[in-house]
Amino acid sequence: GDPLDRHAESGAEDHAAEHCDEERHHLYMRPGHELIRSAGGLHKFISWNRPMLTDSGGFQVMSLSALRKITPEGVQFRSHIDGSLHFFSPEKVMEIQEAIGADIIMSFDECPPLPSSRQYLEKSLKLTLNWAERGKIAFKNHEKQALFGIVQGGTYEDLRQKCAEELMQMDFPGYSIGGLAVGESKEDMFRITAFLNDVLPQDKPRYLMGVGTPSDLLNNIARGVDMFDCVMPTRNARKGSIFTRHGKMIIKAARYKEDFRPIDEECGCYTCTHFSRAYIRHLITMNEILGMRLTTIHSLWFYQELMQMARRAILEDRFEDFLAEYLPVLDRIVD
RNA sequence: GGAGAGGUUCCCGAGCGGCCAAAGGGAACAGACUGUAAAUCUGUCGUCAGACGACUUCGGAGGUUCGAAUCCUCCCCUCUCCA
Repeated sequence: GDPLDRHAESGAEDHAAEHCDEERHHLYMRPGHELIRSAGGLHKFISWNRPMLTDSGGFQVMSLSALRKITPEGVQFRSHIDGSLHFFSPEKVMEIQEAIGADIIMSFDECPPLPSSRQYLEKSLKLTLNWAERGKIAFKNHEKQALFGIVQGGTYEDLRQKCAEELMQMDFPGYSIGGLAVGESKEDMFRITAFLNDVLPQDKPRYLMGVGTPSDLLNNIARGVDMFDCVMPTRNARKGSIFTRHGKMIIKAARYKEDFRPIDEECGCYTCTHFSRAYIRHLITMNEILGMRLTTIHSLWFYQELMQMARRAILEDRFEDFLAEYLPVLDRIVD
């Protein structure tokens, strides 16, 4: 008869099945970082043998603020995917990032949105410094991974300085500049990176978190920043905003409907060497996933190339000229 | 042939005497997006005018009314059910 009935008839079988369910349940519930650990780390898991960086979750605590509660001990966080509760402490975050095994990992910090009151920023700074220290103590895998400390302090130079100096006391192999591009003006952002340029050590990388547009990158390189990461090239590409050396191209625009040229005639990326603006526009407006992939391929290629050009310009001691050539163009909308 | 429902601005669809150039979607058009919840958000969307406003629209033609997308008459067309 019905397998369910049979199942109910035998107590022993019932018990065995329950045990099996438990195991399966355990497998389903295993956190993602355990999966990556069993795969032998992130590089092996995704077959990518180049440097990778993971974030600590501090930014999600801010951007998904409706779903969390911050205490000195850590952050209680509700999954936006299944609603389950998770508790992230600085120690837990280190454990997870060690399991994942990226080359560069981040301290657990609080990233206050701007504008925030000075009082709040001061309080938040204490938390971030305390969490940085706790993470540093908990972190063990120094040979294989570099743990960066994150400088907070909003738009206040004295808070930034205090934070940077205390982190430098803890001696991290690199320093992240966090809490920018979260609502402040560009002038404030540039003021803070310029200020930290003189505070942070010359011989260690400075990583500006969450920035930004092509012109933001160049402007911040000019202020001593070495590394960036941002959703900008990929998220905007997915929504049809494509960065090029001539400015931003909004590929959904009607003017590209019958434009059979590539996005950029001179670009060597897969997208530009194979497909027309008209076809990409068609894919994007039809919401075809291929359109998103093609625009993303181009934008990533463009960002890489822009950074390559910036490095070369610095090495050849003509960065000022390079800035003068590209800055006026990059923020335009290509017609 | 009989019974019923309906035709609204590019499409779907609400409105059922004045507050209606007409809700709400969609499409279209112009943008946004900064340590990543792909499929989200904002604005425009009859014509002319910078704005007040003016003008033309709710299948067609008449009519009632101070006033009609809304009520009446006839006509045209669609759909459902029964023969």
